[in-house]
Amino acid sequence: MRYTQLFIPTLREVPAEAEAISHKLLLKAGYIRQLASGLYIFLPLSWRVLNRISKILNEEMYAINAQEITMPILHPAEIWQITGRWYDIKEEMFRLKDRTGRDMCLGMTHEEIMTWLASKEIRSYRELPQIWYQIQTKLRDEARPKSGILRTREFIMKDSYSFDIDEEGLEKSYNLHAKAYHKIFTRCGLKFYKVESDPGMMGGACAHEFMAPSPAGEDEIVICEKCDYIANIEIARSISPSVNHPSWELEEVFTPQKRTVKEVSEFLSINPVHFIKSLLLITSEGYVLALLRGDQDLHEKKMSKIIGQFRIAQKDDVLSHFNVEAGFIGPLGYKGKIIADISLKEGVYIAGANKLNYHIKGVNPSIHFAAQWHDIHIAKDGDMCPHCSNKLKIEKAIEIGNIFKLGTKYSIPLNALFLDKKGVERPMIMGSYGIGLARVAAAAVEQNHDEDGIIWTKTIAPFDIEILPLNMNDKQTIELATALHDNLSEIYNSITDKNMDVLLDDRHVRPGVKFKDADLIGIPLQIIIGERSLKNNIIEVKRRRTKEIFKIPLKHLEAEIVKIYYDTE
RNA sequence: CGGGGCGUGGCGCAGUCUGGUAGCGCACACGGUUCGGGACCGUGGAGCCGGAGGUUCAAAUCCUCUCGCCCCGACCA
Repeated sequence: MRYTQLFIPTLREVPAEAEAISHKLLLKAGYIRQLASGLYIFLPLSWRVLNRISKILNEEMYAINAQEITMPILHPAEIWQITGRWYDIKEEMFRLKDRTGRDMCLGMTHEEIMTWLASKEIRSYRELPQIWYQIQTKLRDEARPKSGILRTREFIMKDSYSFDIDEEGLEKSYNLHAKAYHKIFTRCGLKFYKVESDPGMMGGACAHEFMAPSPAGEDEIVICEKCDYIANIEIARSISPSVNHPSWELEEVFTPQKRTVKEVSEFLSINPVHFIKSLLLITSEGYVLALLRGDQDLHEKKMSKIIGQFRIAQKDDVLSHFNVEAGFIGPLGYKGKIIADISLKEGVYIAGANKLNYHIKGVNPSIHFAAQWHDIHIAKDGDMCPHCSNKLKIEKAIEIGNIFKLGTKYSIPLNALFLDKKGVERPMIMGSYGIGLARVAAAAVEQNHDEDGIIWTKTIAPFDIEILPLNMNDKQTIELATALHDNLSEIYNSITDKNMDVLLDDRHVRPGVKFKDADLIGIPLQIIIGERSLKNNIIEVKRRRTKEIFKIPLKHLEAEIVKIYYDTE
């Protein structure tokens, strides 16, 4: 393909709105353009990348006997009403009416529709298991689209759905997907982790996310440095580092106007780990006093799994419930429900005295109050692994894929039933599995770039090789470049399972421009044809990632280039 | 939804505080010189200053409303 026949609008200066590296580079290198907030146009280069990712997805889905289909994006409301998600999901769903006034929505995911299909068509255990998937557009009215194509309102997703006769079958389908996902992301050249995650509103018992570590990521994952414990911070458990406890006797301490743990700890010159942080929570059933160690923060998701929906009490709520100003409340003498973090079970602490301007020293949780013990804190750097007690670290990551065990959450309401061997009607056991294509591409850019631009992995690069004829007025240069382009394009590339995709930069521009643009758009191998080296009967081959340059004699050019291509990382 | 920032040729910005009728760099077009890391010289085209209303002899500039975009947070099936 010739550069002059492709639309590659590279920029010298990046539009001011771009912040994330992948956003900046994809704009600058002419891969994407923004239409509106969270809506992006994929230009020829990025579309080629997405197609290569699709090809990998198709191959790996095929390998686990998944069947590609495609479903409408426009859905009738009734199906979503049956499962209740029409009501549970709020502004995030795009809704509209058709000309007859019928309620419709745009698909943000396809559990309902896939299950509907299964319910209509599958009757017998003999027809199961099935895995159906599609690569198709999803629409979500995101509260805050951000970071270029990392979080958009419209995005292309590979979503698959498994239907099994029992839990064992689901386990099998789930593991098949986990393995396929490993292969897919490995082939795409990504660094990634598979982490335990929160099933959220998808429901179901078990879920994992595939996370590509990157500072641009929105998620945080907790990783054990020793064992294989890895989890999303949304559900991660951790052990707070233990401390030596002083042998304080129970004693009131005057702490005038010192309310927060930070203020009191500075005032008394005592480390926050020796404090009990008391938070009053309000649920539909009444008040709950949550207790954390002074160095911890409340994990609201963990808490709401224990007590359901709640909000943190305001100052006047605290005053009316405790008769003490906020900042001085504590568990001592408290008659209501107390939920305390497990790390408080041992030791002696300072807590609010339930008396204005006083705290109380020497509180021993096992003696002085009764609580339910739970892990309700947010894991943080330096905490210990819940499995092996070694150090945990926290990393930011991009969620590039997820897998959910759904069970019967959708099959029961939508009547996706089958007859088992004994003729008994049973609900199908389902799983659902997603991969965001643009996120894979963006994560690849986030993880593979340098100051000059993008560095694509061979498997998903828009082209395999770019030829840079430096002097477009030199006959020998042009002839050689053209011949190379044509010959290389005839050669089979086993990495992409098709012929080499070769980009020939045939623009009449100065060499510097070609070098800059080639580095920017990031094709793995550059072939530089300049008069200077032609005089010595050589050309240069440059690896984009390492910037190594190989000087190749004109004889057997194609074979040498192909060899370097295969040896390129 | 809460907090912050920004809207001026295609892109990056100055001008706004202190009103006087729009400028710089890049890009673009043409001519010439150049040609191994985003060339140089010359000429030229291109902006009703996000929109609406108001104040004023006069508004990019002041006031009110509104729309859009970005960032932080909440949310995220």
